[in-house]
Amino acid sequence: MDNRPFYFYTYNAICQYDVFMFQTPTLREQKKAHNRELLLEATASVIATDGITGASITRIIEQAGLSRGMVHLHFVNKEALLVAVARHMREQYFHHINEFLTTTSPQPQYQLEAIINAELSEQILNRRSINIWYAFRGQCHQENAYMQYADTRDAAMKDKVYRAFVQLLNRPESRQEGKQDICSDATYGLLALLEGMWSDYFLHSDEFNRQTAKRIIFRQLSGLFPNHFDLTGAM
Amino acid sequence: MDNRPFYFYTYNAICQYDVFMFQTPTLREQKKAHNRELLLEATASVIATDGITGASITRIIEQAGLSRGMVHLHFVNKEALLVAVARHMREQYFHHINEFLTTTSPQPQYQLEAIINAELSEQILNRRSINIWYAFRGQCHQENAYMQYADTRDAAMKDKVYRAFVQLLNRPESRQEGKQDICSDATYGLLALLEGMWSDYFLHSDEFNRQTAKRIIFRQLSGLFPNHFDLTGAM
Amino acid sequence: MDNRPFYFYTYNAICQYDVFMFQTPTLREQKKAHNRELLLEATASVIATDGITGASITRIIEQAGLSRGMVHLHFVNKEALLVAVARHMREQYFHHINEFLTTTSPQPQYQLEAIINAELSEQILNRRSINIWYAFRGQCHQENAYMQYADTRDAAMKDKVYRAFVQLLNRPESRQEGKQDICSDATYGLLALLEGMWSDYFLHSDEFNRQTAKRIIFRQLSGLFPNHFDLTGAM
Amino acid sequence: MDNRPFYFYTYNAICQYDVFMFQTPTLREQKKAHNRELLLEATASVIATDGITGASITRIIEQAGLSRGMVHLHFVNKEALLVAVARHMREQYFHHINEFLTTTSPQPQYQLEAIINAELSEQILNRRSINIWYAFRGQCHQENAYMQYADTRDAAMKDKVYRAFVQLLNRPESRQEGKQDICSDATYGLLALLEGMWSDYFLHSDEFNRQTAKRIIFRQLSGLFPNHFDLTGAM
DNA sequence: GATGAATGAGTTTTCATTCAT
DNA sequence: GATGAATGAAAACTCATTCAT
Repeated sequence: MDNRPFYFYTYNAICQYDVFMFQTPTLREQKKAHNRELLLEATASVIATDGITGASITRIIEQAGLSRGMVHLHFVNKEALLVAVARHMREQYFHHINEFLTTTSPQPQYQLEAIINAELSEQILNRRSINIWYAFRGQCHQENAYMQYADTRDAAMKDKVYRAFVQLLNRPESRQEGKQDICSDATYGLLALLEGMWSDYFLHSDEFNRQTAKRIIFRQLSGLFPNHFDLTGAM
Repeated sequence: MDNRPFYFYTYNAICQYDVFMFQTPTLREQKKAHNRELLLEATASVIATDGITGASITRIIEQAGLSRGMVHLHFVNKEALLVAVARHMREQYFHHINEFLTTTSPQPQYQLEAIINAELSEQILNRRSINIWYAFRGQCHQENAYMQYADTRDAAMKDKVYRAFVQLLNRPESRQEGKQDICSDATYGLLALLEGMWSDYFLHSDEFNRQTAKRIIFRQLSGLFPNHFDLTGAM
Repeated sequence: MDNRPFYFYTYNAICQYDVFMFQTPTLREQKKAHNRELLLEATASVIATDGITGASITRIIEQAGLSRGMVHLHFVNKEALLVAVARHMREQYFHHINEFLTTTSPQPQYQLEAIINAELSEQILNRRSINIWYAFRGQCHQENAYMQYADTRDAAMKDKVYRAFVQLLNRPESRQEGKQDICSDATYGLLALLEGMWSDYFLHSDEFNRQTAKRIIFRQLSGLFPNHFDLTGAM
Repeated sequence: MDNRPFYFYTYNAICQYDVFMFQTPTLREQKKAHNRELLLEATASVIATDGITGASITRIIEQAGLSRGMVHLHFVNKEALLVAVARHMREQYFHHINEFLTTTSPQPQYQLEAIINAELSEQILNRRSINIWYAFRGQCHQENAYMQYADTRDAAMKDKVYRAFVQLLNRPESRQEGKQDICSDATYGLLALLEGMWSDYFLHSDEFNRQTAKRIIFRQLSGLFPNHFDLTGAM
């Protein structure tokens, strides 16, 4: 019934499974990845200028310079594309944060300052990004997929800030004192302040000043931890 | 089978033309105003649950129990309805703020506390309202009409808070010291914190606690103004 | 709070419920029903010439001379329109069958002949109708909505034919003899023959002859019931 | 970690160009023919479950486990593939019919019974096949290519049945008596009955019984040719 | 003032087909 | 010969808006 030689199957088995392990991405695969990237960036740009509502596929492909079917080739549908953009933005955000953290001295007060600097930096706090963040937040309702990407100051960030404050006070790292702990309050306070600065930038970007924003935050920090922060650091 | 009096049919015949001829102008106007109100509230509710994107006219009139043409009768178009809703929300917001302010002792620290209480109160900080605020903010791009209503912590509010801080320090009310003034920083800081609390409520309403939020804010205030605020006030 | 006079509500209650009982359909309602009908007929015609595959909304509205949105106004979506067409066709089919039955002498052999005449009549067996029936049958898979409308020789029809045969043989109407009963076999046989004639018409309408078809059926009937049917009746 | 011999990589490098250089022409051709067959069967299966409408290229290649371009490699386009499937089904049908005929005694009544048995057999009358036949018939409109394959009871079949009836009656084979001939009528009648049985199976496969179907047909045959058929043959 | 049938522009999505690899 | 990324025409559907009643 089947009298094909043995090596026929061997060849097929190899072709289908192992071979690709040893191959670098082909030119074709690179191109595909590039197109996907183009789509993500184009969508982000359209959202930034025209909002989620204005982000029609027509606008997106026009911006990307790609063909109509591309969206459904790389993403199942428009919704999935938008979710991918949200994730993309979040990845970029954390990438920038980490860049600031790793290029800064590891002492807690410097790490905290690095976070503040990062959040107020041109890389993170810019018209395009902030518009996109707020656009996605505006789409968050009833636990949809955006929710998990809309939050930048998430658990990991909170933990990082909290540990820094604990280290700063040279305290044993224990949360036994509960959430009423000054470190916990300082953490939530700082994150709330940063959030407020974003909001201020979003709504009044013409009046907004990064230096002033930093000073306002340092003013609060110096109130709580006068031995570790003072206004001169912010100016 | 049908023993309704003759004039009933007459009445119906009239109905087909214009029954409102027999209504007093007030009645007619009342009904109209009522319908307008229904439309505003229905739109707000739909935005709260389904977002701006989900707020189609079909959904809105379904929620309001009104007819399709109603929207264009009371508002020029859907856009105008949405802007009206934004304004409506803003009015309700300031109404609540003022309620808290006028029912509180006029001393500055109490007025500031009243603002904090108001911003964290069930009346202002609730799922429906916050969803709507963030929905509108998500639609703010390129100077459109929403922008002017999306900001709650606006110039008037800033002024109110600033004056309170000035009064608190018993300083002459002058901004000569410029924006580097501690009162100015405290003002921006407090508003940023309040903004951050809203954001925290929006993104993590299950973990959010009004009492804790207030304590966090008071912790910051007591750091800057130890003679005027302490944590006992927040607990 | 609500001080509108009593008759206000009375008026509303009347308007909303009772009034329409006494009104004949308005011109507007008539027009709407007419448009619905146009849509059904246009769809049927398009299916007849271009098949289900060719029945795009564009083709349908072009045929009906109506606007694009009409389909979704009268039917939720295209699928529902197609199902409505199937039901429509079925209704017309049974209407024609009944016309033949009621205008024919009630004796069983005449009623049976009436059914045969009806099934082979121009009203029922014509290019348009048959194409549509076969088109819908082609769409029947996995228990979808078409299934229930695709069958013309259904339970009611079977019962009608079966009763006629029973009456013909002057037998007590009982199915105790089970399905092996000659009347049951004759019923299924006749319906199968009719079905076969439709199929023959569908596939070879150029060669098909109604007279011949009738004779073929009568040939079979006269074999089973020589006392009640003979070939002269079919010629 | 990687101890595969050197020529393995060489082989891969070759793979990228044209591994088939090393395959014997027969092997290559076998594979091609196999893929073609896979495509035909996959398409048939998809049509059986999802109808012609559901038979998109995406579904077909998914079912066949082949690549997207395959369809246009083996067939000019999708339409041609569908026509090929229709022909394929028809070939299988006649193959089955002939199997029944050649394994049966050549006397006319047995040959006729063989046709009936074949048409009602599991090989020919099964969910998959019948769905496909009806799907193709549903696509027959305005003289398209399906038409010539959609008819199973075609001229050749008619001739075969007619000759059997003629032989049965021991008559000289002449059609001089025209279409009014009993043999002609019996032929059309039998084919119509078979058609009707298919239709019954298609629409009511749960109630359908092959044995009963055969009895119903034999009932009709015994009516026309009492000396050659009786019900005992069908039971 | 109120209604809701009708419109058609614009949206997302599907899909056969092409073609560089 | 085989692959699957890319294309864009055409499909179904949504929706704000209009307007006769």
